[in-house]
Amino acid sequence: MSFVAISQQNNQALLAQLIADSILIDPNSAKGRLISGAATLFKNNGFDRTTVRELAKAIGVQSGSLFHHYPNKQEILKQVMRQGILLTTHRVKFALAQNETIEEKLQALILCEFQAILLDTGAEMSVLVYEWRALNDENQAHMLGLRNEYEQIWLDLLTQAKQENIIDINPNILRRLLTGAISWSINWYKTSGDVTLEQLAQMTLRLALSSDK
Amino acid sequence: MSFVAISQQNNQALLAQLIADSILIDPNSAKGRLISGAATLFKNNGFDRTTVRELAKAIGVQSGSLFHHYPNKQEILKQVMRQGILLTTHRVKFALAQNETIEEKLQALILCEFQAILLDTGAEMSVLVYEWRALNDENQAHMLGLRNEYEQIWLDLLTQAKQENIIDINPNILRRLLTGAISWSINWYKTSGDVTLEQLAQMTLRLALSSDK
Amino acid sequence: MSFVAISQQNNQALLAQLIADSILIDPNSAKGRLISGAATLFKNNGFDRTTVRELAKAIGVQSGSLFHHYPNKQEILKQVMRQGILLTTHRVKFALAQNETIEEKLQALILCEFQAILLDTGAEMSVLVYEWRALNDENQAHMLGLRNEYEQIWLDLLTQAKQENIIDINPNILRRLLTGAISWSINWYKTSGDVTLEQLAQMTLRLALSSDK
Amino acid sequence: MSFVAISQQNNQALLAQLIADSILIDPNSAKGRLISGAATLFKNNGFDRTTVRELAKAIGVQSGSLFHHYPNKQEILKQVMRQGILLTTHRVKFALAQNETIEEKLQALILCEFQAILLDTGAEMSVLVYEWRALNDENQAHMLGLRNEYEQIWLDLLTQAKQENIIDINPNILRRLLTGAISWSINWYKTSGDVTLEQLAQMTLRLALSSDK
DNA sequence: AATGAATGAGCTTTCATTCAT
DNA sequence: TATGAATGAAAGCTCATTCAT
Repeated sequence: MSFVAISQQNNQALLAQLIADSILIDPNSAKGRLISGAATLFKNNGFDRTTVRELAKAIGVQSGSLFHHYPNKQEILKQVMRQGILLTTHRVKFALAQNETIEEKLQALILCEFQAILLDTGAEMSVLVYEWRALNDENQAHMLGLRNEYEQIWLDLLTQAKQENIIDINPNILRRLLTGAISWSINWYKTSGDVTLEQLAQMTLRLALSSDK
Repeated sequence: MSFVAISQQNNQALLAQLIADSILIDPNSAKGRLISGAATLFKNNGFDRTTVRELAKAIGVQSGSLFHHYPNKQEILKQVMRQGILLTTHRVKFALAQNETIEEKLQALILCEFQAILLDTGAEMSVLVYEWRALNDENQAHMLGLRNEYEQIWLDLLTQAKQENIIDINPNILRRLLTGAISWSINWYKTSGDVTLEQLAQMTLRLALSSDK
Repeated sequence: MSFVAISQQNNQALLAQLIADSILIDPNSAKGRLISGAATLFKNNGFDRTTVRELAKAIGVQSGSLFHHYPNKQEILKQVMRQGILLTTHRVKFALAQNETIEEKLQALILCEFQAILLDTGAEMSVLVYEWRALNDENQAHMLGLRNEYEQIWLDLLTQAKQENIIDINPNILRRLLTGAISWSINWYKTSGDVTLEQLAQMTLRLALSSDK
Repeated sequence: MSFVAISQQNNQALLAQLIADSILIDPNSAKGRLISGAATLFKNNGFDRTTVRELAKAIGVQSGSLFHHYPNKQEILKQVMRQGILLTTHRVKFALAQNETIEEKLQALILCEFQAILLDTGAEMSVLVYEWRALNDENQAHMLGLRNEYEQIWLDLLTQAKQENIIDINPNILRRLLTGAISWSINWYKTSGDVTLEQLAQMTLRLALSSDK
């Protein structure tokens, strides 16, 4: 057998399940549309440069109405990030379960992260990465917990890969280099270009693998 | 011969020359101290969350005085970035001239970029990377010119490297992956840790090189 | 015979009569509970600092529901005050009818006013005194009519007392001094303390009486 | 000798001294005019119903300028009250020093309090009395300290008066009745009427004195 | 009657910028 | 050059009120 990506079908089912379990906010609800609109604006203009009036206009309500759903702008930022990291974590766990060898699992992880930042949750993940300093201390602590859970998945796999000589360099450092390499794609990758995400993931995988593989 | 880094001595001489040629602002002048203080604050707190009063306080003047040096806050942001990219570009050119083989030049380039983001110009470069959206359109265009000049150096070298099979993958894509990997180091690398910048650069180089090298 | 206060029994009967005659709102009805809760909140936090949401919460409904009973917040304020002044006026009339001599009537009046501000209608009366400026002009005019009716009772009695040399000073001025002295008790008198309302009323009476009595 | 009130001349000198000692804010400074204007508006309309825009307009500046002098609206309220209580305390001390017998001192105290609430500091004292609940907890604690100092002057004198049978009733209770009687004058006394403040003070004194005096 | 999402005017406060000194 | 009081537009947020359900 060989590398298996998450099918569109499975992706949808996973999303539906997470909404049903109240882990994610339904993107069709008022709250969900707010979060989704906020993610896009925060990504494009930055959290501070996005006013609540712009936010309200973008989703077609009055500015006061936002505060009916969330007590303040900061909470909206937090929820945007939460949505991003939670969905990504669940997708990654699902993808790992679908693959067998360490190399295939690594490829799955890389692809998932590219997808997370470049496809539907892209805005949320971008905000998570680039607006971190806009979070207040309390919310940073909260999000750090969720991020650590996600990072642990990576570190466990990379540590295993190192033991089996699939990768050369220190897992911690490799993970950090990959984090940067992948998340930066938000600044240049165009879905309409001539490189598919699968190809991009494979190239990135090749960088990570031992030279004597 | 083998890889040569820029010596402390040469670095200082280069800096002095650039100041003498009015390419860079003298960091000991009032303007220079302002830019340097602004870079640190913008890096730590973000451009929008830094007030001109904080800026003024950090360099020991009253807020009104800033506007005798720069017409507005946006111009200060621009100059911070300008300082960062100009110095980095000149250091890279200097480093390339000091090395002979393509592999050594590539190592020099990677090291220079890590140094740029992690050592003395770190604040400026960090601002360049993370506060790009805070630039207005006109200034983005201006800075893009300077960035392109710098990027061309990378692309020229990577293109050559590809022709000689020193690297495997598309130079454009490789450059982008490396940009992310290196710039992200600002978020985790500690100078006081047990990995030197030289080691970090070498690890990164190894990722980039062809697996059959 | 000597001074007679209103008995608990008579007080209850009077209240029941006033409700039956639709002069007062039944405190057990929805409207009545609203007014009573509002009085307490307005007294403790002030009219402006009390939100309709707090008001609604205090009586266990949603904020929108308040407006089925009263058209706006201002009207609630007016009704709170109305309840207070109406009940006090009727109690005073009743108390006067129960006493014979001018001095006893005066004592009854003073005690009634202390009771009005310190016992069950205390919140309403306190609001009447301290939130007067929160009334709009129209409602001030309305309430002034009710207040004047009440004040006339005082002035009639004090005028008589002056003619009979029971008091020394100008009835108008004395009434004003007494109004302040009595209403201020809301800020310090504790029912649990060692001075009863009857004692307090008697002390106040002694202040008012001619020094040669 | 007999009762001596504070002369206009002494009053001015005292005020000048307090400003020179930085105990009071100079009413001719920007800060002073702000406080004075705020006192009037807070008295007439209430703290909550006075907007900072109104406040700014009343003293002829833009709303933002207020925050150049005071960090927030609450601080303005505090300073208004502070001005009132500090000046009153100093005036009372001065007046006591000018009189000899207890009865004269008592008269001086009563007159001072009427003056404080009805003349130039009237607005500040009125705010102190009627906007107490608008103070936040921290500021209430601060003001309580200043109020207690003032109240102690009253209690000391009344205690002495009681020992010498100049007054009949418990000093604490008498003080409270007088506080109410005097402060209520803000709601009815007209300087243009036919009762002078001196007469009003004397009438009030007579109420307070023992009936066998 | 009751709900609660939505409104939108208006609030306090912030802050880059100006300018008389 | 430097100051710092003043500006005024715009920010985040509040809240009485409305109204479809």
